[in-house]
Amino acid sequence: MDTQWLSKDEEHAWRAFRRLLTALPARLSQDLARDSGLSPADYEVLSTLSEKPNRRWALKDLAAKMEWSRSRLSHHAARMQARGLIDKEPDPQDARGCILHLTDDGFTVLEEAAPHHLRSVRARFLDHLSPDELAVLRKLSTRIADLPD
Amino acid sequence: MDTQWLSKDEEHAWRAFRRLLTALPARLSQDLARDSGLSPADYEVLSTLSEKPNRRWALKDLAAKMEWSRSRLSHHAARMQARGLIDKEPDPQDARGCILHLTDDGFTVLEEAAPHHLRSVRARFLDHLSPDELAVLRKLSTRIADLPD
DNA sequence: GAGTTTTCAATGACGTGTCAACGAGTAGTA
DNA sequence: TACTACTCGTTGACACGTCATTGAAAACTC
Repeated sequence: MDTQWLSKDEEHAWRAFRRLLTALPARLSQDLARDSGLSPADYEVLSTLSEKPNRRWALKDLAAKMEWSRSRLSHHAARMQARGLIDKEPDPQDARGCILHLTDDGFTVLEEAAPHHLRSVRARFLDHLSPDELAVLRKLSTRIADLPD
Repeated sequence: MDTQWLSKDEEHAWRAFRRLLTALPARLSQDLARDSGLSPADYEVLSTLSEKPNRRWALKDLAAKMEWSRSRLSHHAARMQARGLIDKEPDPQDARGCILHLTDDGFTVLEEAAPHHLRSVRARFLDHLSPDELAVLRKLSTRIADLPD
């Protein structure tokens, strides 16, 4: 129905890629949950926070960096705070603002999760690509992701 | 944090591909919602149902075909039924079963959605790939999606 | 045929993401 | 200074997907 005006090649490629688009994130998510009790969203928040030397990031800046809505991050941060992975602090520069801070527990969880996650990304993805394929994929991904919304 | 044991090439490719993995489905979903008031899940159910000559499919078979859990499809079908897009009928072959049926309204919605969706897939994806890239992407997508879970 | 096991769809609880609305604080402007 | 406009994070309603459980019906086993 949705493919009647695609060429055979386009149709097959699009179908195959759609399968990848659903299967790969699902598998990585499963691995992450099983190995570390984290969701991909949890992992992204933890790892992005850990990039800052003081493990702190203003909510709005973290949201912008991750390309999340502030609402989404606010919801998610509340849940992660309840689990002790992060803290919230008032922003001294802006009374409206909110600083998110990676707790020691959160950092430990991340440290233990990272090597498993890396193995997972390799086993389910990177290990099955040739250097050429990796280069093509990177180029095309950048081009398409960089298109305007 | 999660990339310290990836080569530079792997890291860049993985980062770029991850952006694609989130950006592309989000854009297609936005287009679909704006143009037709459908979610990608709605669209998949409608278009898969429309493939059968009688527009009917047992819930368990449809779920298997789409690689959804029966629970997910049961929830989603209930919401789509409330909107008049599909019907539910008892299965004459199996009293436990349930047949999903694409209504005339649902078919009309799909018919009007399809060309918009196709344009969207082209504009946000296919139009920006060379035939070679498309071939590489298809091959690698199939290989990785076909890995065991 | 009776009893057990499996399969089917539905359901409720929960975590998640989006959207619109909100109150509070800041910035820009007259 | 006062007025306006914008930005900040939060909240509530809703759609969505997962998981575990349930009751009913089939399939299997003896």
